[in-house]
Amino acid sequence: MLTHPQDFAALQERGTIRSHPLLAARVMRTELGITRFGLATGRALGSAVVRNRVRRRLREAIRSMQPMLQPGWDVLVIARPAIVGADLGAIGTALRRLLARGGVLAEHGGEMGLGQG
RNA sequence: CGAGACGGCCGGAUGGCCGCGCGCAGCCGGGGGCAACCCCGCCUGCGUGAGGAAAGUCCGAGCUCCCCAGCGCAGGGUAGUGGGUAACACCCAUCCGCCGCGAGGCGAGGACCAGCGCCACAGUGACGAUGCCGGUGACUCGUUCGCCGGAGUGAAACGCGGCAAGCUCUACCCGGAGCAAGGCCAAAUAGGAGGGCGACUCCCGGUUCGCCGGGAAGACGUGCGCUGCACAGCCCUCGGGUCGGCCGCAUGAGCCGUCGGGCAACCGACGGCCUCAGAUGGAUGGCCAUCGUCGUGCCGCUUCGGCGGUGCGGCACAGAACUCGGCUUACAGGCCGUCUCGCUGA
RNA sequence: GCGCCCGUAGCUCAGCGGACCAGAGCAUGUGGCUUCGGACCACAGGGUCGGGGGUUCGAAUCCCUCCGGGCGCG
Repeated sequence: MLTHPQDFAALQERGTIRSHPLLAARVMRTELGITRFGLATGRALGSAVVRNRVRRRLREAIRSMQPMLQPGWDVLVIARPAIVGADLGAIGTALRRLLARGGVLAEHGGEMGLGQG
């Protein structure tokens, strides 16, 4: 998990934006050997209960696709209001599509990830 | 049986697999130390992990820092009376007023002969008004004055009324900020304070061993100026402080029981308990099974009140962030107790 | 964690205890004018004054409490 505000600021400035009706993501290549995630659940989503539920489902989705991740990425996952009613399956599908397009997932994105390093 | 009032309580249960925060224990790895040992990481096991409102942040406190000579003014708040409490705008009792057939409910309920202000419409007349009607008396006989009575209007009247959740007065209370408080450890860069150097070398003589006197060579980073000071520069030390980390940070006006005091709120004594989490981009989640419960479809039975089986869908309001005491608001469904009214039966 | 402001017609806003007080402009509708349209003129519809409770004879206005929206500070 991303913790420092500087990491979030760096993603805001230099991250590549991928979007989906349920989610948006900012993706950035790093020199670290691990892939880290940050979650953004704004107040527009709803009450604290709703925001916590969304965040837990996102964490569960990330956990389930842990083995397929490429190392060396920072990802900021931004929840959009339409995600509130979505179950874990729909969130997982959306997240997988975004990460594949960003090159973070091993299945699709291996070839374009190394070019810019 | 129906309708209702008040008080209290619960707010899904059990199990399986995967996962998360914290605590303890163990193993492994790394680092520090002479050592005892300490620190960090990983894994395993055990334990533990949201609420009655954790919410809104409307009051009151604890705690911490700042200011702290004392008092007053200003500003804010509270308001029958008595009690409870650490304190309160909370709670209890009671008086009064209003609402309800009742059980009960609601009430910021001090003072307008200290002052100022405001009283629409209606009404002859509305704030200290000559102006209405009737009766009666007086005389300088009038649109006069005095006395008695009066329906209607209106929240209020022929009366020096009403309103202070109008200004105000009275009594009492209130210093400011808030755990991002505050404390400790402590990079890089910049800046601050103090100290040292701020010329060096050589020769001779003296010495109380700190230096002093004379000479030579050479020439000051800058200014004055002449051999000292200031500044620049370099070095050392110190403290403040940012990133980051640690503490604060969970045993507390605590919970449960018995007895006693009190109408009660509550208080006291004794005994027992740690069951009440502790994150810091913020842990309690994902999938599933059975049961419970609510709604509904179908089938069967029925004494037409329902019962059994099966399928589907749902199970609220809501998420700790320094900690307590209250208030307010949200909430599927359910349980217990006391009481009131109505109908019926004995 | 603190502090402040706003909510009135579809929209932008007046109204600061009294029913000639619920209004103005824009917008909407109808009619007129015009060959038609625009502009203009006339008329009309439209509001639980964000919700609830209280004070008062009387509340959009005063007080309390919720709801929604916005802003600022650390």
